[in-house]
Amino acid sequence: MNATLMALAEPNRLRIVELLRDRPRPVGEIAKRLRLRQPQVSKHLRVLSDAGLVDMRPVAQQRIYQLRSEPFDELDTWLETFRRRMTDRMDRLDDLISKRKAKKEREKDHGH
Amino acid sequence: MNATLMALAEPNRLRIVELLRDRPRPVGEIAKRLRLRQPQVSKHLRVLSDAGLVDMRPVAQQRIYQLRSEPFDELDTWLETFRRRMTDRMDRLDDLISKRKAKKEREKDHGH
DNA sequence: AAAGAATATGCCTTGACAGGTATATTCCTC
DNA sequence: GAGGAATATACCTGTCAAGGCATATTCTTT
Repeated sequence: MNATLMALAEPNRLRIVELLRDRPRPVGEIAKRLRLRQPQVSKHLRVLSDAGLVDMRPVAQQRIYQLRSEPFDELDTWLETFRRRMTDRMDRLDDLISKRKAKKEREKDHGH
Repeated sequence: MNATLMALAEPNRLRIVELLRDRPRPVGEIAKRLRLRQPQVSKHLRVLSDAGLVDMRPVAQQRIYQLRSEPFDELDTWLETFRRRMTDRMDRLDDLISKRKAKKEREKDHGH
């Protein structure tokens, strides 16, 4: 999870991923489209690959990279764990504050 | 989007977010639970706040932090744009390769 | 086999950022 | 109003990662 996020957090890497979302592409094309130098693209793809975000298939001298779905599925699952709790978040905060105030009131009353 | 990912990519920040998923908490409690020093927690919360991931409400000297739902919703929406394309990704790659091979065959045949 | 295309990798430099520590700030309690 | 609790910020330091550039590697073509 953390690995996925770290890989996606780099701006150029995110651009690469979004480019690959449309279709698999060879390194050179990515570099050209994003106006990045080829070595940097290769390095970014390495990081993405290590994180399991992309796959590669050689075709002649070209290396065609494509997205893998698993990490995105995991990200999705992770996000789920937030969706539920999110709804009553504010209610709880109000609740928490009310309780603290009440506690203080009690203490105050007790003290006097 | 990128801001959200960058904020979440830092391991300790991710831990903080996951801790806040359960309920809003004051800084000190976060520090204690995660065994982090208070200043670092404040800094991380600053980053999370700048990225719009958390909200804050002062209660006496305490600052209670809570998650905001918007960034997570956006992340979710962003993920959607992947889900669809993901299915026929591999088909397309095969397709692409087949085409290239076919093209080469044609060229070869043409040359000879 | 020589030349060229496509890509990966190594080395270097620089900037950003996380942690550590001290200190400032704000509010509460007595 | 003095002391203490909770938090934010400033400053310093070390580390790591991204970009730049040169080069190695692999495959194709002629």
